[in-house]
Amino acid sequence: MATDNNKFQAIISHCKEYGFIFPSSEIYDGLQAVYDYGQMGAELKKNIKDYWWKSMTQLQENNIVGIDAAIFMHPTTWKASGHVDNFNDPMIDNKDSNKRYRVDHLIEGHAEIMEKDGRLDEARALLTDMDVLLSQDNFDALKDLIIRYNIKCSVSGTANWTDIRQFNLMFATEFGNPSSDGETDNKVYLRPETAQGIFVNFLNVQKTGRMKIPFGIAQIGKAFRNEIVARQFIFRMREFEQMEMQFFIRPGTQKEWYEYWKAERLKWHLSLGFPADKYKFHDHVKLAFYADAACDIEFEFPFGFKEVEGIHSRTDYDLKQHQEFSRKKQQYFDTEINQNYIPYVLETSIGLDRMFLLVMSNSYEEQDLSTPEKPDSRVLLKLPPKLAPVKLAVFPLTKKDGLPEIAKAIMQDCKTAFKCFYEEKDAIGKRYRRMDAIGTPYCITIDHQTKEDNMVTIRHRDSMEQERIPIDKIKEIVLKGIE
RNA sequence: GCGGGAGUAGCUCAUUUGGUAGAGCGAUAGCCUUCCAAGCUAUAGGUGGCGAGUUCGAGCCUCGUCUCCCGCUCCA
Repeated sequence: MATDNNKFQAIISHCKEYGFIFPSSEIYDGLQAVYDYGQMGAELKKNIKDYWWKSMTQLQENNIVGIDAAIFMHPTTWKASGHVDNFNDPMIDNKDSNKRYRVDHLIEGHAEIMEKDGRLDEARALLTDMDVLLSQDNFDALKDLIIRYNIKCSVSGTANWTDIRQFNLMFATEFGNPSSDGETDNKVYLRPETAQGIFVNFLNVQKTGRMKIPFGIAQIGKAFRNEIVARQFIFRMREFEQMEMQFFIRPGTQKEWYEYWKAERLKWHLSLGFPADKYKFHDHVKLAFYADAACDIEFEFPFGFKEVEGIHSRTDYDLKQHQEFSRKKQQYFDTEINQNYIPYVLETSIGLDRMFLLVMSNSYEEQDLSTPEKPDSRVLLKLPPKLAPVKLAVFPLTKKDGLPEIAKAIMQDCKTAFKCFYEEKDAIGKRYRRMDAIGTPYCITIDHQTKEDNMVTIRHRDSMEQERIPIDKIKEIVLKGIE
């Protein structure tokens, strides 16, 4: 595995130094695994969002529309989705090995061993007891159960256990005014995924948009998970942003759509110009309860191949659950086959912050430009031009002789079309290097000759090549370059 | 949550055994007017992550705490 810790450190420093990413509330020492996007980072992130949004909802061959659902959702949503049950795992630590187990996994593992020894009745009794106690959240009794059956840690071989603790991966908060008797249910969760906002709006969108299956609903938004450990810079944060699309299809067609979206999504990544050998699919062997096929698109980050996007065949699990819990039919009448059914769902879900880190990892480069005469180097962010925070920098060669006036006129003309940056201080080479560090694809320089021939120098970021072009061609050339 | 490493200016780092902090780069203003960084002058910027303790005296020793990186773990 090609890990490059130095490069990762350099990227983190670069993000801070050039205003891409800051630790959250840094003057108070920061908050673990929470980050703010700075003036450059916010632009880059927005450009990633826009590119995804546009390619999913506008340039698609398929019929996909976007929504923006609230972060707060009715608490029953999370019972229906399975998050209340499955994101609430009681855990226990072994004090000798410091290994942590999910209580149910630990006990089930022990039951399996007992079954292999032929003690079927005992194993069954253990599992029955466990289920009862789990449903009661009776942690003391569960620990007694572990002690009574003398369940040991496979690493240390001891039964020296901590108390059982609940790790809830969903953040909860108070909703509205607490009622007078205090304890009643005014608890709501911050959504741990954006998908449910789409599922509960399935019929709203289908009916008001007169959508015909197959069709998709896309959404970009924040989600929150109280991870036990969150680390690796912005790779795993407690507050993060997802770009998701749920594609509603006829039951039985999920295999072909699964393959379709795998290919389609990889194509999207490669369309940004990133090397194919940095990507791979990782098929899930052990599937989640809602899925009948699932894979990750993994990218080779400086710390190894890691998931950036997931593609899941979610079957009709979610809509069926919502139909059951809400007692409202979540069905679609398919006029082509004259049948009523709950649609199957194909999900593509990409982490926006991970995509941001992917873009940074792939773009950050330290170049040695030394010649025999003098040592030289530059830090380059070779961002895909369409994602760059600043598209064009406008430099008067000097700040006298009427050059700034010409430069400012060019700024006025170009800034309506794309993000521009003006700078008249320091040597021209230094200004170029500063633009390299934030990934600006084009710089133009106005010199004395410009006053005579209306030509400027355009300088290309990656090649560092320069050419003379007429002023009235600037906008056209840059627009073409950032398509 | 366990173990290891780290935290000194915006960034990278230095400060011999404890005696109230320096450099390079960067930034700002000006000079120079130059088509690929590091020319000249001046200026700003640190209660040494935060809090306590030991000491006549703590960036340095002790404890606590916060944050970051690595390994384990976790991540339907």
